[in-house]
Amino acid sequence: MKKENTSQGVKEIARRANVSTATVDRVLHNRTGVSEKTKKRINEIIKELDYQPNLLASRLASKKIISIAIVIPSVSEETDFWEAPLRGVRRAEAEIKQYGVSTQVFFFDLNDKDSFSGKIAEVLRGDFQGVLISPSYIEETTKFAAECELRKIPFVFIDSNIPELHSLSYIGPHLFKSGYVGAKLLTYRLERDKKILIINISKEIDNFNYQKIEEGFRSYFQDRGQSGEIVRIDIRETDYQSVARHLTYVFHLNKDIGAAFVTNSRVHTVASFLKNSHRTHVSLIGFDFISENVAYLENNVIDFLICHRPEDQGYRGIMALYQTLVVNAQVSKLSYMPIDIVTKENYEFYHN
Amino acid sequence: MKKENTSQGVKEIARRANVSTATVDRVLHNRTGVSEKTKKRINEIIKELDYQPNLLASRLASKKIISIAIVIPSVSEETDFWEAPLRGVRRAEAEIKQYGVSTQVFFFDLNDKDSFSGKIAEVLRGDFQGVLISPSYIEETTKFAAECELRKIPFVFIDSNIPELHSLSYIGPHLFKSGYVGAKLLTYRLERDKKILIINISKEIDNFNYQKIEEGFRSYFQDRGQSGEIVRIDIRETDYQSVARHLTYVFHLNKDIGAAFVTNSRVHTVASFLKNSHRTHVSLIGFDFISENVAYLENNVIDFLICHRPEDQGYRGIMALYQTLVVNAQVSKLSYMPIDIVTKENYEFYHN
DNA sequence: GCAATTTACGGGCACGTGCCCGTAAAGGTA
DNA sequence: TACCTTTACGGGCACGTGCCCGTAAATTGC
Repeated sequence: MKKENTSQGVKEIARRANVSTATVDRVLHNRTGVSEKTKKRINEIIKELDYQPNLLASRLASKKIISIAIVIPSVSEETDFWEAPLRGVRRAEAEIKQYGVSTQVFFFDLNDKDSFSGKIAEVLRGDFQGVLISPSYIEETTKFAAECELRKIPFVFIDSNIPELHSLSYIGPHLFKSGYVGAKLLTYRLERDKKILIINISKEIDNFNYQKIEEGFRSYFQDRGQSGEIVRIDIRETDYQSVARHLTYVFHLNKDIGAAFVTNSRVHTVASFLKNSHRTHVSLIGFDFISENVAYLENNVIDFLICHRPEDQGYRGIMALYQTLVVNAQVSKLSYMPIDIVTKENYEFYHN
Repeated sequence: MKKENTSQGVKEIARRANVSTATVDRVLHNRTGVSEKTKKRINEIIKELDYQPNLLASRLASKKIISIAIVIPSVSEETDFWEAPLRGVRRAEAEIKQYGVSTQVFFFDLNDKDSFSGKIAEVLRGDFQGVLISPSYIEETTKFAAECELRKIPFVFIDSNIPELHSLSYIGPHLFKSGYVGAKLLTYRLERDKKILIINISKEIDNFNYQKIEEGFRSYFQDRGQSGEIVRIDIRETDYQSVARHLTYVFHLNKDIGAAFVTNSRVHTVASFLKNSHRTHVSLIGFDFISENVAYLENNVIDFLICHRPEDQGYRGIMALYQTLVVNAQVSKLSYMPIDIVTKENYEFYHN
């Protein structure tokens, strides 16, 4: 019921080394003002005792506040996907606020590259010790990463990754495998000799993410030696009218499409089209647990949603920075999220 | 970069109330020795300031250690399922050890009611402020819960629930819906007019858990007006030989079984049987991400595993007790885990 | 009315760490 | 030698809370 009473921590080290706690403190934070000799002696004792600083006392005594910037897309009419990571960020924040961590969120417009540039510039102008960012634009992110590296500011990528940049960590899906799983699920309701349609709806052109998903998707069929015809279409406008126009055309050209795979969360737009054009026999699969999609899941228009625990991504992203900046612990560089399969039957229990 | 310098907390309350911090402290911990008048005055100020105690300082100053008992089945040769919740418990422990929380795990033998009774008696003999328990035996758990209530010790159920008892929280699956999802998945590969076999392998007789799963399973078919024949079998021995014997008999009687649904994690035993008897055309679904099952998932013998984030269950269980005992916060009484669908294609990313 | 007890409160140390400030000693410059 | 700078360290307060101990004041008993 009582804690053991052995004197602990810095004091004990100081006692053994015949120095004051201030000197030990200097060694621990490798500040100047300690002779090599005593420094070595103290370090040995630290190792010997396997000293772990008391975070409680440390954070209590310290007046430093650690600020983390979060750069993510704003919730748009098109998608409320980023609500979930934001919830995770808030949850993490509430947990570690006590330790003197504060966060500031910068929302950019996913359809506007300039707003992204603007926000990262704003972050760099501010005084942040860590950054959690969704690297939506490669070129801009690359510049940003270089600047962070220069200033020794750790940054974490969530939801999509740019492996070449030295992020502290990537937290998000394994895209290739997600596509692979999507293909597997598609085959369940797919009738023989029917065509498969891959739909990519996105304003961005350099979407290497979707490529990886598509590769995974196709590789499933290659692995099984199945080579039913796969049609693909890129749609560069995200509004319903444009999507419907393109799809009408594709379905006109290909009468025997049995299944459609949408490479991102805009599957609800396709679902809407399928429903309106009475094509609900087409098996439909897409990504992300957003309310519009869930509605069509409920309707049986969407068969499966593939999800990557967006809330957890936000939570883990902040926690990774916390581990690095406060606890001074290692974090794994690559943290792939589970590929969750959400259906009409289990969605009500899906957390986020 | 610096924390604001406004004097905070107990001191500020004391200053405003014209009393010492000790008196405020007495009110906060409603100890005796404060007149009604000042008590009221202080409470008003506390409310006004919306005072939140600083956990860091509180835990640092306090010498009290909070002990939590965990009562779960040991990992047996039959299943390593409980490894995962234990990992979650350990993870939570590591996180909150700093706050003076210690845990002690009591393993019982899932096939031995007496070992369960023995362990809960041991817990009651010890000095624990909270209990996380898998309520495997109803009668014994009921007695235990009564005793806990008497002593005002909060207890949390994980993995299975006994709703009548006043647990602080239940953390685990919604069994009915899990069965429902199982049925949905089973239909994907099921050919028309084939029979479905429900297999229940368990030594325990009063397994109301399995009943709920089976109800959910059957209700899926009822909802859809499908009434393909469903055969069920109870097997009271868990070793392979016994299971194989029973199954041989059932498959002999029913030549046209197209799918099998196992109501718990022993699906690997059935998988083994199906493989050995060259019946892998039978669609097979069961529960839990344990290594034996994953092996058969990899083999294509098991089609789907339904999982309930066992590691998370352990983690959340401890955290619920921590919230109650240390933070003094509310926790939700019912915390259903997601019904995760695990396949050959996505299992490698499943966290636990 | 006086001693004994109880009530109601304040003073102040402790928890382990961070960090400011002071200072003796060593070294450098004229 | 006198004065200044640098190095190497110790003293000690602060963070916000818990809680022991001491003590006036109020209450009780006779």
